Amino acid sequence: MTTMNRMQVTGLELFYKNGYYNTSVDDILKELSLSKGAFYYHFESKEDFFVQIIQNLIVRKVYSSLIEPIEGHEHTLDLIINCFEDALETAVHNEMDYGFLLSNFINEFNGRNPAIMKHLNEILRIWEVTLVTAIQRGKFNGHIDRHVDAEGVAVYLMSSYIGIRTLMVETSPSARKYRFMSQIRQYFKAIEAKQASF
Amino acid sequence: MTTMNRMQVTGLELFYKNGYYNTSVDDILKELSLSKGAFYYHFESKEDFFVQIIQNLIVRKVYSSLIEPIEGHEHTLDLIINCFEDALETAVHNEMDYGFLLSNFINEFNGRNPAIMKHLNEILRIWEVTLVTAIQRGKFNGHIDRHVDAEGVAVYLMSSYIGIRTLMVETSPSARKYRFMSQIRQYFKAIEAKQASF
DNA sequence: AACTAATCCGACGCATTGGTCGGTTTATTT
DNA sequence: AAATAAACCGACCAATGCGTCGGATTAGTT
Repeated sequence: MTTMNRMQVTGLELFYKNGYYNTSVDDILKELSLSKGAFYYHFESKEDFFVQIIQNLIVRKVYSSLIEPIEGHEHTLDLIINCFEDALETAVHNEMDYGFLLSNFINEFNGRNPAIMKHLNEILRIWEVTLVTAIQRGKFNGHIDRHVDAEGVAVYLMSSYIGIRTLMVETSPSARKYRFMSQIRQYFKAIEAKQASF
Repeated sequence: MTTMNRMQVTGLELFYKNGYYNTSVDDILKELSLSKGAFYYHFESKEDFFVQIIQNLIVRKVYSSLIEPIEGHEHTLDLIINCFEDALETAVHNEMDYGFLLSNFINEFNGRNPAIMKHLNEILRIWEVTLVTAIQRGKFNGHIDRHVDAEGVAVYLMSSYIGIRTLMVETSPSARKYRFMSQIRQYFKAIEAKQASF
């Protein structure tokens, strides 16, 4: 792994753990036993560094963990359930969860750094579009009630996911994950196609 | 209003806008045209200052906006809907929303300041207990299906609320609020008592 | 008026921040 | 082996962070 890569990986870890503004460049360099010179040889600034982390690490991980898993052609709601289940499971084990990471950074940069916010919002937008598309596909395939508002469901799913991750920090993450998944199944019952229920 | 109060109110505003670590004591003092001496006469430290803000401002506001509105004895789900509706409406108008504020600070202090986290988690806990109680009351009163898991519903409601607030920053808050409220009504359909539906 | 206590001022100390830069080491080419 | 470029070091800078402290102002008491 190149020095540049190591810096990004370690940088993301520390930014995730302590926040962007609360992590100094020196912190990252100390962790890697590198010097200021090495850092500013590879990156223009701390901000440039973070933007590259977004593009090289965060975007890709969001794709692999939240986008691609629901692009299949099976039963849409099952895809989403499994996707959330997997993502939350990594969260339970204290690993980095990129949906949460996203909302964390959005909170931190909101109103403070428009340039970075633009990147983060763009990722959120892609997530939203993917969900909307999946739900429309579900409606088309007859799995989801054709009266439901796809945009609304997407926003609702995203918000609940982001929220549960905040609630999973510190207080019984495993139990909360279980409860959350149960309730989201309840919700899905309300929006899936009523087939032969009367 | 006493100097101490003004400091807390302005402090909370700036902490809300820029985050705790990203707001210096000097920022607050500049806003109020006061000096370091005045600050450290009234407060021991920046952290002590924040703890007092939690106790004097945040706790009370959370009570009045998220706790008390759902302690009534009318139809539980209606109370919750109205409570969320009102809270999100203030959020749309860029006013301070104390549910969001809570999750914001939780994200910021998580893993960084256990002392403050304790206070914040305590408030969350009270919110959760209030919701659980309300839902159990709804089950008892026959408004909510008696098979539902009150804890689960509470966690789900909290998470979706916290999440939608994150999604409401920057991107069409009003539209997202509307969509969110619609979907939460859908969800409520899934958990309310089935009365004469067959 | 005289005294005391509460309130507030602002210069200062010390640590840390992001960032610069001249110079050294290491790798690659010729 | 010599020359060049890539990679890295670490002392340094200006700005800013929190917190201290001696003294000035103001309000309240007697």
